Amino acid sequence: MQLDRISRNILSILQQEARITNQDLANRVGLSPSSCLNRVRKLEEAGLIGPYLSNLNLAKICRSVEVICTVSLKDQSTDAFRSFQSAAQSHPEVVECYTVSGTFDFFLRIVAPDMARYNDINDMLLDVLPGMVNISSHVVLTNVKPFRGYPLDALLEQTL
Amino acid sequence: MQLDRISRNILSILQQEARITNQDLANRVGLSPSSCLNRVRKLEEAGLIGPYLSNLNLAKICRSVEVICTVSLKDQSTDAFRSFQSAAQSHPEVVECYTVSGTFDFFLRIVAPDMARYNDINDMLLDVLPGMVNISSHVVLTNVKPFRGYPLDALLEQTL
DNA sequence: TCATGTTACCGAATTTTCTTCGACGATATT
DNA sequence: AATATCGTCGAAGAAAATTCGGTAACATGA
Repeated sequence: MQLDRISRNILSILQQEARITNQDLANRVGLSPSSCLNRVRKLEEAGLIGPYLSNLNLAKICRSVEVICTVSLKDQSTDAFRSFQSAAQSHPEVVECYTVSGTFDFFLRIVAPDMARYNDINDMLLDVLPGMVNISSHVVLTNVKPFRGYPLDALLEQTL
Repeated sequence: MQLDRISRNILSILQQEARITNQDLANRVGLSPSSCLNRVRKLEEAGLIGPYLSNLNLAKICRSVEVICTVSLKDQSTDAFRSFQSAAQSHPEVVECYTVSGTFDFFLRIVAPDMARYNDINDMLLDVLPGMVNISSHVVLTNVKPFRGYPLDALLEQTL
């Protein structure tokens, strides 16, 4: 699937305004509503876009603690990786998990109602591979730049 | 603003299915469409929810490199923090930035078209406070658990 | 060159959804 | 008991989404 300027524009707008109406979107990209809807459908079916999420302002909803963790495994076997990954995936408080190259194996982002509960989660992650996991916790103080989509302009500038 | 069960339910559904129609949402939470719309409006006006974003599948759209960085400032003055923050905010390739407690000062997530361009961004960030910034780069290998919203059930269980 | 197939577009018609509005009931207050 | 407040419902009008031909542009191959 190749992306022309219009489809890139659709992706770019939709990624930042997921609840825009099809008509408004069509106007913005210069298509009729029906054509625009066709494109959006195809982009969705091709898996280029979706799911659609809303940002919640957690601070206004409840008390919570957000922690970013670096994780190193002493045993870097495939099995160890798999075990740790499925533990991360199965715990809803772990809201994000990456495997990375370099001095760490994983980055996690964890959200818990309070420190006591965070500690429980931390212990649980340590127990997945007893004695073989090294976790450093970093409490989030401020969210300087919340995620608001990828810079498609910068990423696609070569292929313009 | 206090949240009853219905409003929590709305937040929870909307955060994972931002493009759901008001009618469907009303059915799911057991309200009439008009009442449901009222609530959504109030939640938006109160700033509890929004903006609405779409996940893009970057891998299918273009080649790109994703890097998570840990950053330490040698000079931990307020001015140094401010300088680094505004540098992070002004560069679109820096898609996320947190300040944290512990052995690091910042976590960044950076997306660039290739390593050469990533290197440029890295250099730029180092030049903000010459000789006073320590950056460790960790190339993302896999996204084990992409962010799909906060675990409201776990966060609000006390207040049920 | 011409025919054919493909693709994507538009615009009209239909269906669905949104939005507003007035009325009703529950609850709390005076 | 009377009043006020809040949130609900349901109906009606407005807006949006969706479907469905019809058409133009382009590529392919005879």
